[in-house]
Amino acid sequence: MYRAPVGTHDVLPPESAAWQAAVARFADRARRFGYGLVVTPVFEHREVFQRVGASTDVVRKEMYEFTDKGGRALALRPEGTAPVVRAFVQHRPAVPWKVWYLAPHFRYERPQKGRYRQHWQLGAEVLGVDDPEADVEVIALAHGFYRDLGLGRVRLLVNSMGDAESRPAYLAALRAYLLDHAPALGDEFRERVEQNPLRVLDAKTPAWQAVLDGAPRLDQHLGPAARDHFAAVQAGLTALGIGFECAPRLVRGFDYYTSTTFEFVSDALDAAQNAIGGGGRYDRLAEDMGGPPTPSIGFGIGIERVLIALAAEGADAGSAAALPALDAFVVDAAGDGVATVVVGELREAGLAADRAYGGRSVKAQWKLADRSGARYAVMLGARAAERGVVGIKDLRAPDAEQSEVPRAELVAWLRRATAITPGPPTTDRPPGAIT
RNA sequence: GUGGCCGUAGCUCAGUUGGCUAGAGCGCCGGGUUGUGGUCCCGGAGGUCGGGGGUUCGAAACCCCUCGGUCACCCCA
Repeated sequence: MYRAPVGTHDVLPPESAAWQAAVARFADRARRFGYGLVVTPVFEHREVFQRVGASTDVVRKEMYEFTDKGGRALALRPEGTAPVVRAFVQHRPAVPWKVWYLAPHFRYERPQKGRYRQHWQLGAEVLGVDDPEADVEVIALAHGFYRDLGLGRVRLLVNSMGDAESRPAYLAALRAYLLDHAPALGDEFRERVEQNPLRVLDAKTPAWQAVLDGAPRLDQHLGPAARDHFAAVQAGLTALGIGFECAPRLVRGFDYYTSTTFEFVSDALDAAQNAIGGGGRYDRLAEDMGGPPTPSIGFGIGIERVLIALAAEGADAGSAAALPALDAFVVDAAGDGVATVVVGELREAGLAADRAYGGRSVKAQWKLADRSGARYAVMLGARAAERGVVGIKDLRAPDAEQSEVPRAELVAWLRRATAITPGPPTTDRPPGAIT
């Protein structure tokens, strides 16, 4: 028997309803924020991703690389920003370019809870804007998405990586400090410091942490421009009522980040994989790829982790979705082909309708109707047909009597009946939602 | 790449020092109701015991190898 490859997984109904709901809510929110959908290839030339940084684990050891029959060196998308920037540089749309995406991401690593070789990310990017308002906007977009889903135990961490003027001085100070302590902390520590001292900042090793407590702080080495930008971002978030914590050691995984970085963490998840979304500014990436200077910011959200966080909070991921079930299940006791026509009519009228196949017994069809979750069963029988009526029963009412409706009025009747049914909850602000 | 734990029916699991035809619950299919679900009753289908090799009169069980799952480390979504 074949199984999905290591680290990949299938998403099936009914669990896929939560997946679908998350995507739908993000898409709607992105639309309201003025973002258009961008769809880029699943694979790119390897160099596109190598631009995100030679010292990042994603590039060093997690790329799904392959060579095609033409000898081209390609790689499956390990992160979402590089392809979007590549598309921007290639097509040169007018700025600000505001786009969102839904895309599978690939990283060759050992799977565990909340970490997969293929996972899905929702993301948004704003290219060509250096105004801190853009930072605030994309953060608000992500923040609102979590709130839409009813996630409560989410914290927003923000930091500034500094800019071209302030970063080198800080890096020098940090490196000098860390190398002073390197002899006591071993080769791995030293290696990382030499490759990219920033990558040491978020290390979890207690011994390293102790040293880091005395390390020069990023937020105290910001130049005037970077400091003003970061202050404006914080002011904007506050104005929108979005709570956040400054996290001076938040550095994130990619080398391209500059200035603002942020991460959403779920306290309902184990600390190892508690990041349910994150991003930041990448003001020089477009230029690195051969485009014009294009200050930009964006983020990615891992759908699987969001769903795990929802489950961990005990929130009903399905209710966040509340995808409408079937309006009607048609039971065919006549076997004269009318069922095909009736189901067709209902569907064309905008109702959700289904039926059984394979000439099953009436009893079996009723069981299927019940299990389908449909609101109503529509009974087609030969005797009733002679009088021009169909039977209707409310499957959600335990003691419901079956009533009769003229065949000609079936669509109108169901439309009316389902219209008064409470629809999906309009969760403007569910209980426990993050603020 | 390293380490822990785990592989028996579609799912969750039981299976005693190695010993009858490998079981249960749920799910699925059919019947009880010759045209009526959800409750109840009856019946049925479904298993190369992850795979290969070995030990033994005899292996789901013991040994070796292998594949897979899962969790953790590094790091990330």
